[in-house]
Amino acid sequence: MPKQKSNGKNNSQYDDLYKIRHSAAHVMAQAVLERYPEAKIAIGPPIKDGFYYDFDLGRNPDGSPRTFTPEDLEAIEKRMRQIIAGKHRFIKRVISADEARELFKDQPYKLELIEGLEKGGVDEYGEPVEGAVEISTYRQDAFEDLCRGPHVEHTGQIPPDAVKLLHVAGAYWRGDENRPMLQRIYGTAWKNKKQLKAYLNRLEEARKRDHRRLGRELDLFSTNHEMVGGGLILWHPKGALMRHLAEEHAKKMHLEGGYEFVYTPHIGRSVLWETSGHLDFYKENMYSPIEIEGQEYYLKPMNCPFHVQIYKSRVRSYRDLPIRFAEWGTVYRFERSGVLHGLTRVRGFTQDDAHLFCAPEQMPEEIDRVLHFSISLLQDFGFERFQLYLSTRPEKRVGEEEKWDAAETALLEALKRSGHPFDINEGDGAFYGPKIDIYVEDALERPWQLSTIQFDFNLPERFDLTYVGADGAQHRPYMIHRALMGSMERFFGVLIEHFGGIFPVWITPVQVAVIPITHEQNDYAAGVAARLRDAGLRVTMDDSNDRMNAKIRNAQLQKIPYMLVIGGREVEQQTVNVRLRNGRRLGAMSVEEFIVLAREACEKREVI
RNA sequence: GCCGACGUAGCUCAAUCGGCAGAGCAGCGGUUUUGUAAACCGCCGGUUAAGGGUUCGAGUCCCUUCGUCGGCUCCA
Repeated sequence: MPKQKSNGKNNSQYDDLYKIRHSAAHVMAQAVLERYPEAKIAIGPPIKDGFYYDFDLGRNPDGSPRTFTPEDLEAIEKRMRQIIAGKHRFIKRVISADEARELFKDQPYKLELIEGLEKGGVDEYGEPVEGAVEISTYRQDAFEDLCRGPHVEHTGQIPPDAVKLLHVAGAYWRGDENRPMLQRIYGTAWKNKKQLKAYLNRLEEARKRDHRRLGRELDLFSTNHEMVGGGLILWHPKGALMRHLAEEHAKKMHLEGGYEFVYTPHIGRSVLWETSGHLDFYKENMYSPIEIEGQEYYLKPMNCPFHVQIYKSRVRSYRDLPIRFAEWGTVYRFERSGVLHGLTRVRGFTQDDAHLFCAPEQMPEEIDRVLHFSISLLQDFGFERFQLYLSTRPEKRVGEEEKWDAAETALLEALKRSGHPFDINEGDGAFYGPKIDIYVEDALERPWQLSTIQFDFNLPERFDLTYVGADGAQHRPYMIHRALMGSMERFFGVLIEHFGGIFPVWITPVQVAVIPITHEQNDYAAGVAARLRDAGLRVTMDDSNDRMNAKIRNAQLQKIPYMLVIGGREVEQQTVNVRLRNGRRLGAMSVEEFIVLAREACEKREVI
């Protein structure tokens, strides 16, 4: 995963919002110090949508860390508005390291930052900077903070009605879980009240689209921590149907793309995982072994060793290559309890996994193919914006330099040819090979990692994979590990949030609700439903005692794309009256006309 | 795992200072037959997450455990 630029200065380095947020953070720190004079202050950068500041409030008499209360937040926010109203100037001062140490002698975290600044090379947030580092402070009112700036001219330029403190969270100093946990206050700040309101609306919109909420409302999936366990997903019929439709499509694409499907077991002997290196490098993410007849078996966290064994089951010739083994492989990985989240972070999941084995000269084309395949598959599901990342060789790595050179070049060239924007994360590759990650941007412009395409120089060596070349000699194949949707669970979480439950017609679990107005029309309506089912549409027939209005409401809440209202007039004219879930009414048409309409929406993968 | 907030019916939420566990929706039974987002009546539904403690009395206060949520860390 690419490192999120935490200070939000990627594009608009020192724009107005940056200054407002950065200044708001200082004002908040002042307010906190006034309330808790003994508090130690850490860092307070602007971030995407706002800012935060980390504090160490010391300990309670009983030794537990002192924390902020909701009342604190209110009082701090109130005091911030007073400071803002004071129109205090932000005054910059460039000082020496010794002066800084004297100024912040009671602030141990600042002293540590000064230490780093003096050494140079990194800024106060620990990010690399070029050239010598100048130590500076900014003061507003009676509060002076170690800071490189920039800030607004005076506190009055922070719009008081566009600032809001959001919540408190624990955060480790310097992001290191072995160091003290600080109290972080998150806030948001904008140029004006309207922007703040729009942001809060966006949060509310995101809340409504939360896949955990929609999963329950649309009856797609559930979890049951008491009886089943955390991070383990129960797919309900409607969710399972959607997954089936998605898999059906993706599997067809894989077959057309030259992949061969394999099935492999969920457990394997310890020697397999010793050989693959998983027990050396991945053990903390694997579950305890199961003992069978004195042998230890491990639940698989990955499918690769099994695919490698299939490769090794016979002598491979260069004529066989490339070999592309694909499997919807269910894997289990231990995740710490605090990180589990709905469908997007789970302990058991099914990857659309595949492993490509090819000769060196075939490698560039394989990369091109898999990159195109991935983007085009994601486009089929309605994703339109992609951000690609190339992760290059890390310091600790296996494999020969020539292989890294060739693989990185192939990945880079393929990225350039793809026409999609990409960034390079130097040194962020796995120890066993470089990789491309594909992020999709959802309807709320949030990035989600789905695809990953990874070289593997490790397993071919460890398992001594070979093929016989045209020269009759043994050669080592290249191996590429790839998952396009990533995992079915995560993919569905993202899909649900992207569409907010308003799915494209082809994949939506119930496409049509047939709604007779009175019992008089039940027979005709049942006939219509049967004809639609014969035409391959997924239909529900609402012959309950509810009024038509209630039937429509229920269909709307289930986000069913088409509602066919049938009253006396429709029976008489042998038609259906079509209402779309967006409220549009298409009026009366024949059943045949409707079938053509709905089929077209499926073929074109329309949302309607 | 760590910090914080929280945990009451399937869902959303009430319950004054520690004093009879309640409502809407959903479900079930009936009545109603209605023209584009909620008809009406009735019934069912609870070990207040679990366990312990304080108290005449605990949903409410205290402790432990589990879980959820927001972050942090992690996501070879």
